[in-house]
Amino acid sequence: MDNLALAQLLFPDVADTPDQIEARYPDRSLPDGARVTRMAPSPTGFMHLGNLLAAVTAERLAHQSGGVFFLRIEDTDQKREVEGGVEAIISAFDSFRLNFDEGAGVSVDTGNYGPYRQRQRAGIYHIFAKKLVEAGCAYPCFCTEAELEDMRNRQSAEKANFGYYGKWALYRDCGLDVIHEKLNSGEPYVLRLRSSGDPSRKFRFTDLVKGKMELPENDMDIVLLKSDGIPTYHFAHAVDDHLMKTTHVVRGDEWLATLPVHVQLFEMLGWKHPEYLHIAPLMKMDGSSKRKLSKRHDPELALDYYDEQGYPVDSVLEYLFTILNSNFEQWRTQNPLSPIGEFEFTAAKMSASGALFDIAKLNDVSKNLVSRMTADRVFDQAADWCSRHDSEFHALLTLDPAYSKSIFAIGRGAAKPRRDITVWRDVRGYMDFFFDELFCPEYEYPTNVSEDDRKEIIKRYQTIYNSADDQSAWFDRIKALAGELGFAPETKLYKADPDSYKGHVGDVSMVIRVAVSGRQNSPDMFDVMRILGPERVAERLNKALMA
RNA sequence: GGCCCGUUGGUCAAGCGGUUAAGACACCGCCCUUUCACGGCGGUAACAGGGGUUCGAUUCCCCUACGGGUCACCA
Repeated sequence: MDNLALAQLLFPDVADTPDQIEARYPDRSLPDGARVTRMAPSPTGFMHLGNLLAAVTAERLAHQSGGVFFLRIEDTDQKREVEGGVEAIISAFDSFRLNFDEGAGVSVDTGNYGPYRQRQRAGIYHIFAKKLVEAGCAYPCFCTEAELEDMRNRQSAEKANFGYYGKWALYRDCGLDVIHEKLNSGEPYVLRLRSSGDPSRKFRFTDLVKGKMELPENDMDIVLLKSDGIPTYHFAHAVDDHLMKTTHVVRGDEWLATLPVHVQLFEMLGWKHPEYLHIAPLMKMDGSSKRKLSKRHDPELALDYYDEQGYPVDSVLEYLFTILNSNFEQWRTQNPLSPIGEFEFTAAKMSASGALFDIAKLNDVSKNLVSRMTADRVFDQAADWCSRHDSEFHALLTLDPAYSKSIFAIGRGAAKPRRDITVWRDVRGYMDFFFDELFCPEYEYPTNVSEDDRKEIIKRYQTIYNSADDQSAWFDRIKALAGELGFAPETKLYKADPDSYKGHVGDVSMVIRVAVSGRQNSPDMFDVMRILGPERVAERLNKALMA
């Protein structure tokens, strides 16, 4: 076989040499140890937690080392492409503050190692494909779907491994004349790798997450270029990550199975392969067994879900870090207020097995995070979320920002902040009673207080409430009232001798709380009443009495 | 089915030949408390199973079981 002639026959228009292309992609001049990573999604527009997990890993690896993090669009399969998909991807990553240094962008692509969309790189792949043909490492295959189907059936009957390899590879040793003839008659073909691998031979490989492993050599004559001349993932991966100088590839561990192919491709092209981090998928408990989170069944897989529910971006990120690096939580405990970027992320601390997605843990992380925010910050973020998801409440919330902020300030800022808000969606329910427009009390009073006592408490409290009191004077009045009405002014007194009292000051406080806020669960009553102001406190006490 | 990866409490996990097998979430109990929350104290709960190697295995090796992945002109 005259490989040079075949190459010329297959790629008559390829003029550039591999060397010329290589010259266009010089080494990046980066500091020692700098890592170049990328996110390389296909433009389906659907971004999920798994993508984010990989992206965060890649981003940290790059930016922690003074390297480069770029975005490449793997649009080699037109069927997967969704209108607006690229924009959706970019905006999703953007909202999680994953900043790309270069690559595909909304309006323009930036960077010197482009193009960053694979369809635009078709000519580049052809140059290296031609090189492989010249070296006898690739050949055209004219198999029809029916022929491939037939091959699989026979393999099935023979209990042979599926695939296009060895003796099953119909066009592997096809003569130049036949190729010429088929080409002339316009038969479509794919370009296949002529694999010299032998699966009975194993090679050692070290994945930065999975560790050491032994993999069989690849013997499949996999497709390099599809019949439309566009490369498959495997080929594009090798060419692009070589030219773009990617040092570390972060991807899902479903790629582990094809790793032998990739290693082989890099070898055949004469390149050093990048380091790999194959990360385990996120799992979910389904009944009594684990399974991978799925797009169809698990809304929480989609990144959109978190914005819809109102999870602060940082909460999701923090939670992801707890999964990614086992020492993150310890670090966070020691550095409660440090920006997450200061955490030293390491691949070595990543888990080799799939983590179960735990929404309860996410909620805890989120509660902690929100509780540490300043009132201003809570206001800003809650208002932003409401503007997109609850315009009615947004209008009330932002009508008087100082008022809203004073509500958020209750119990905040101290060493032990309150943890009432998990997601921005909670905010309305947390503070709606501060707005007369939304105040719809249910008046569920403590059951151990009689109706008469209850009315008496409210009536008398109306006369003694003084908005000028400080907190201790304010509470002293409630204690005194409790005593006058036969309730123990101190919890301890009641506990020591329950029979002598109708209840204790807590019950009296609860009546007042319910009367004023319309509910049993509310922040510190002194603060609530102070913020509502004497007129509205009076109004509410009245209303409670009438009810 | 072939190949690859994985398996420490309900969950995330530390551990990397000798530990009373950490910690966090969740759960339960008690205390504190004007509610809730917070906080404090305590508790339940784990090395998948079987063989080796070793003075000694959660840790190293093998087998089994279970879970996951992959076997496309999809990524």
